[in-house]
Amino acid sequence: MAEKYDHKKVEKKWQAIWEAAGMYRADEKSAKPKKYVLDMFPYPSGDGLHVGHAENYTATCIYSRYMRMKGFNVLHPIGWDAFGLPAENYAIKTNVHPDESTHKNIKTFSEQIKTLGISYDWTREIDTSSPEYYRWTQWFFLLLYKNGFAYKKKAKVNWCDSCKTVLANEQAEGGVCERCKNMVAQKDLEQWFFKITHFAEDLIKDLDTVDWPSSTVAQQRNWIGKSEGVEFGMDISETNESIRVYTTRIDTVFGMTYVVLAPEHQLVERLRAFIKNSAEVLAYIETTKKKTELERTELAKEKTGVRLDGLEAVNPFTGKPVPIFIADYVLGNYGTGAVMAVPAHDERDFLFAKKFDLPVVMVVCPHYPSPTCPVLDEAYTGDGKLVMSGEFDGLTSSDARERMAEWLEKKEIGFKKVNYRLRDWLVSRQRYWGAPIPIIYCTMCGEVPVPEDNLPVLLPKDVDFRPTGESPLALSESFHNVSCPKCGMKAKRESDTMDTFVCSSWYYLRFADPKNKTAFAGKGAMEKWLPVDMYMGGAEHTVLHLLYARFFTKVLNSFGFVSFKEPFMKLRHQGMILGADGRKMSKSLGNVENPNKYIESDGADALRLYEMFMGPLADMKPWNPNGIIGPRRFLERVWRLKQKVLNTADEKAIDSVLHKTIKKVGDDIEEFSFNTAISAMMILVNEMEKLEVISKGAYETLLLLLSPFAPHITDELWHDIGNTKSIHLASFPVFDSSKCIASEITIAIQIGGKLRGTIVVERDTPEDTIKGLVLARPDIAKWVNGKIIKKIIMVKGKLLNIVVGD
RNA sequence: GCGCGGGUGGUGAAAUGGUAGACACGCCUGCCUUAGGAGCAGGUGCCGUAAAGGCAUGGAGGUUCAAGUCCUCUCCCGCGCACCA
Repeated sequence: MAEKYDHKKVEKKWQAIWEAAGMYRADEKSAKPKKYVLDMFPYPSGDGLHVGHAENYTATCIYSRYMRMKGFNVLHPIGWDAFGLPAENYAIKTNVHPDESTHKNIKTFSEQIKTLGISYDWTREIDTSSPEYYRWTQWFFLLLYKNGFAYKKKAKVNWCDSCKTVLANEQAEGGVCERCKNMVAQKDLEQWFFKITHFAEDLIKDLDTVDWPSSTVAQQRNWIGKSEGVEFGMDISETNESIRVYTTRIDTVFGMTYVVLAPEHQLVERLRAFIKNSAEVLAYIETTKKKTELERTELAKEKTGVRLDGLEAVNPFTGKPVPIFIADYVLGNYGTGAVMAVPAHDERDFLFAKKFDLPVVMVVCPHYPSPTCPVLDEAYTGDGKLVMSGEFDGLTSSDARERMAEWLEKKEIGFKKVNYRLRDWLVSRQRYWGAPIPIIYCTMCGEVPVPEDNLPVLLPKDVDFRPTGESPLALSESFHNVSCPKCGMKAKRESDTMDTFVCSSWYYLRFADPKNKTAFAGKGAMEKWLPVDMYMGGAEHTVLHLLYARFFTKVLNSFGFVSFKEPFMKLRHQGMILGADGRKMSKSLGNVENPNKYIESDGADALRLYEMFMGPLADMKPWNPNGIIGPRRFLERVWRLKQKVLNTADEKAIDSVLHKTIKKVGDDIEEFSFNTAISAMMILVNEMEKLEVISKGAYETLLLLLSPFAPHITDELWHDIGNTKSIHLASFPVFDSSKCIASEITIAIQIGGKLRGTIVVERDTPEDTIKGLVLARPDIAKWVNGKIIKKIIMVKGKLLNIVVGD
C-alpha cells in the first residue's frame, strides 16, 4: 500500500527546500522578458492573515508561477504598509508602542504567508515604517515642495474628532470618516496639500491606456468629475460689479429666471451696501456656516435661500434683469460659486423656484416645434430643440451650446471652460505613527525644507502618542526644537506627519530596487521592471490608493524620473469573501475565518484550491466551511493516481482530454478564471481514474498543470516519479491542437430547434451519412413522419437541426 | 437620481447564438470496510408512479432553424457616487 497523503509533512518539506534554494527570486541579470506581478501590500493588522488576503495572494501566486513556467522573469514581491492609524489606536488602548506591535504583526503575517506557499521574492521585502523607506517618502515630499506641488494653505478641511486629525476628501466621502465611520466636521485649518488637481486631465485621459475593471475606471472618472461648460459674466444693475456663473447647459440660458450665489461668495460682502435686507441675508449666512457639509448636501429636498433685495443681474442674451438669491445648495468651492438658475431644466432650480414662486419657462423642447409649452410638474433635463430663444430657436441643444459659447466669446463676456470636481490632496495628519513632514519653521527664514542629506527626519520613539488634536510630535522637545538649516537660529520642526497613503503611493517603485541607498530606486531598475504588469487587490481602494499612486507616477514622469505615465497596466480585484452567514466577516459577528485552521486540517494546497474554486475571483462570495472537502478529495485522488503510472502505458488513451485541459488551464490562468481551470483538471483526473494504467508523460502533464495551484503536493509527486529538479523550474506543457480531436463525436439532434436525441459518429463521417443515419432512427423519424422537411441545418461536429413544417 | 455589476437546481457555480445546470458541495440507494470529514458504483432541476412527454435561466415581448447568451420594455438585488449647476 502506498503512503498516504500527509499535507503537513509535504508542505513543510517543500517550503524549506524552496526557501533554501531561493527559488522565487527575481533575476536581475536574466535576459528573459520580465513580468511584474504585484499585490496591494497589506497593512499588518493585529488580526493576522485573513482568508481574503489568502485569496488575493493565491491568485497572483498562481499567475506568477504560470508566468515563470512560460519563460518570464517574474518579479513578485511583498512588503508592509506599516504606518497608519490602527497601530496607533491599538497602542493607545494597550500601551504597546506601535513600532513594537507592528513588527510583531509583520512577523505573524510573514509566517502565515509562508505556510500558504506563496512564491514571493522575500529578499525585496519593504516596510514603510522603516527609516530606510520613509527617508524617501520624505524625499518625495521635498521634490513636490520644491516644484510647487506641495503647499500649505488655510482651508476648510475635514476634521475627524474621534481620530483627532484632518482627512483628505477621499477619506471623508459622504461626510463620514473612512477609518472610524464617525461624522466629519468642517474646520478652517492650515494644512499641507499636494497639487493633484494639476494632473486632473491626465488622470482622466490616461485611464484609456490601462486594462482595468470598467467599474473602477468609471469610479475614478466620476471622482475626478470632469465637466465641460461655459463661464460668463452677468452685470449687476446699478453697480459696477458683475457675477461670473458657470454652466454646462448654456442652451437653456433663455429660461433663466434668477441667479444663485453660494452663501460664502465674496460678492455678498462687497454688495452689502446695496442689499436692502442685509440683516436677513447675514442671518442666513450664519446658519449655513453652522451646518456641516453633510447637513448641507444631505438629500435636502427642502431648498432654502434668501433673495438679495435691491439687486438684479442682467441676462446677457435677453438683456432682462433677474433676481439674485443666496442659497446653500450652491457650493462655494466649485465652478465660480454662482449659477444661473433655469428651473424648467434643472431639478434643484425647479424645487427652489416652486418654493419661492418663481417663473418656470421651458426653452428646450423634446417635441419641437411644440405650439405651447406644457405646465411642468418636474424639470425637463434632457435635450431637445430650442424655443423662445430668439435667434437660436430651432437649434438642437448640442448645436445651441456651440453657437451660444461662440456668441459669448465674440462679445467677450464668456468662454468655454472645463471644471473638475477633484480637489488637492490634503496630506498632513495630526497623528504620531507616520512619516514626519520634512519642513522646519524659522522665525527669520520662514518655511525651510530639510536639506536632502539630513534625511530621514527620524520619527522619535519616546513620544506620548495619545492624540489630543495637537500633533504628538510637537510635544517632543528633542524633535520639535531645532536650528534653522539656513541661518542656524532657533527653529521648530513641522510636527504633522504624512497621510499613510503617501507611503503607498510609491512602494511599487521601491520593489524594483529595494536596497538602494542613494535614490528611491535606480533608473535602470525601474526601467527594467516597471510598470507593473499585473496588479491585484480589493476594490475598496479605487479612489484612494489607486488615484494617489497614479498621481505620483505622473509627477515622476513629468520630472523625467520615469518614462511611463501609468504605474499599473493591468488591474484586477478579488471579490470579498463573506462569512458563512452571507454577511461581511467581522469579529463582532463571530463569522471570521482564519486560514490557519484550514492549512492545519487540509493543507495549504487544498485551501488554495478551494479559494480559487469557490467562484469567479472578482465575485463577492460566502465562505463554506465544508467546501474545502472537494478540493482536498481531488488532491487525494491525484495522489493515489500515482499508483497507476506506468512507463509503458499508452499515452494516446488520454491525449484528447489531456490537450484540451492544457489549453483550458493555460487560457483560464491568463484570464484569472481559476475556478474553471480547476474544474477542467478535475475532469481530467476523472478520466484518468477510468484507465487501468496512465503513462508517465500524461501524469507529469497533470502535475505540471496543477503545480501553480497546488505547489507542494505536485513537487512531491514530481520527485516521486523520478524527477530530480523542482517542478517549479519546469516549463508549462505545450498544447497540441492536433491531439485535441477525439475520434468519436456526439452530435445533438434537434427537430425544429428542440432536442430529440444524440448520435455518436466517427469524426470524419460525411454530413449526408449522418443525415441518413439520423432519419433512419425510429425515435427521430416519428417526429418527422407526416411533415415536410423544410431545411436541415448542420453545425459541423456539433448539431443537426431538422426544420419541419406541416 | 446617476454610474457599474448581477438575477440560472437544495448550495457554490458552468455554458465562442448550437445538447442549460459542466465541475464541486449536499442529499438518496447500494457495495466494501483498518467505521472515516474514508473509498467504490449508481442516482439527484421541476411536473409526471414510471414511460411517453411537457415545463424550466426574474417577468413580458421580439429577432433567429436555434436565445441564459442578441434587441426592446419591465421588475428585483448588490456595490459605488450623489445638490459639482
